[in-house]
Amino acid sequence: MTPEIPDIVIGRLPIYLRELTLLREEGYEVTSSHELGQRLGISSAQIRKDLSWFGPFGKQGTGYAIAYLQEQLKKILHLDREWQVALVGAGDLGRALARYGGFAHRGFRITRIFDNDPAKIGSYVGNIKVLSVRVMKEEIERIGIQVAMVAVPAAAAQQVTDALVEAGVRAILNYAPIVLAVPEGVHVQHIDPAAHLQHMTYYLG
Amino acid sequence: MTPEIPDIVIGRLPIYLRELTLLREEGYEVTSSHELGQRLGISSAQIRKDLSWFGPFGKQGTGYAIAYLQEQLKKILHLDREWQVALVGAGDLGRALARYGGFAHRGFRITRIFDNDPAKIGSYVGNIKVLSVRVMKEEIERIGIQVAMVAVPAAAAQQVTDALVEAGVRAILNYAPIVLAVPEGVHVQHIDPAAHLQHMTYYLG
DNA sequence: TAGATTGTTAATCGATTAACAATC
DNA sequence: TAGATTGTTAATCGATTAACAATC
Repeated sequence: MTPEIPDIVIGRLPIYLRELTLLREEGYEVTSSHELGQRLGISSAQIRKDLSWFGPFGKQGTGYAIAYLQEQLKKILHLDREWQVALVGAGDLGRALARYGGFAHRGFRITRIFDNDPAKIGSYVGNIKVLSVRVMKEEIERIGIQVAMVAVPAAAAQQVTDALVEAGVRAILNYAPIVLAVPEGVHVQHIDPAAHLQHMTYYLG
Repeated sequence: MTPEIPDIVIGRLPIYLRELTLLREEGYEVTSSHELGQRLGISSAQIRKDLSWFGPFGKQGTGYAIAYLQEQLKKILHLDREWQVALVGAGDLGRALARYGGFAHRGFRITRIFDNDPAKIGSYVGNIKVLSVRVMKEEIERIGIQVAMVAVPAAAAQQVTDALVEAGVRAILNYAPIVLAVPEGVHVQHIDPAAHLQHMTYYLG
């Protein structure tokens, strides 16, 4: 049996990957756990320990070949393919997410947008037509979409989630300010900007 | 000297607060660490331990008076006042953040928006006029704004951050996909949706 | 009173760091 | 070779959980 890799370790891999991409854009070809740690504000020991869960990727004396480590991390995170993403909610937030350019380079493409507002259904966000949530299950099943983003009001979020799970979605990025209940095997990450702000105001007089 | 309260504990307080607000909206007046834990997917022991850093808020046998605990958590997080927030970047994301209704109830109000694009400067997002970053320092200093959100491209984010810090900002919510360097005493929280998605795809076949 | 739940202590569990042999 | 840096082990540190006396 594979050793159980801590979830907190998995959560840092995308951060490492992001910084490696940046380093490469800056023209570097090799880096070290020390350099990476400096840039990320993480100890070099932690980086080496995290990576060692997955294999030896570096070379004593020289460090890590950036392109190679990048490629390996992408494989580990299953980013050696593009994930289609369903977006539910075509309000301000949903539309901003749909237009956001930051997903494409990082393995994700929003290909379907759903809403329940007749005024929005049929409209376009970029070149994607907003579809009715009534056809959501059918569409998601047909295409085999496994990743979704929920950008609907809190009151609708659980219901939408249930429908997504029903349709076969296994990873949900939740922007609604409530904790979603999902069955075993379905993953949820929560983005709550106000909570982050509140975390910081603790430290302000 | 006050005992050093772990940052990870502080980070959970906004989550507790959010759930308490929800419970109250649902008509409850009293809750327990068990009920709260159930709803949040956190152990009741952890909730009691976290709260005990700040004082006894409950009553044996009955639990917590929601309104009271809410009020106390707000005080602890310095949410017994409204924080003005400066937003830098009036692109799709910035505009969505400015229009987002979720900040108002939770202690924050975006009152200034800055951009460096002449095409955007002078335009309105809701009823807020987009100002030039050239007047940013002056404006932020004058009003005494301490909290900011950065929604500019990665390439500009560090420069913008330096200017914000220079102007006296002490808490920054960063939407750019880079790690920001800030001096001691300035707080940064990072929102990186792609990283969250990548975290989850690890678990998808 | 009997039942329920807190606040807190001690035990456990897990994550981070320090240190260093191996080796490029 | 000498210097640098990895991968890994053991030590440390910190966070979570279990348990229960206190008490509403």
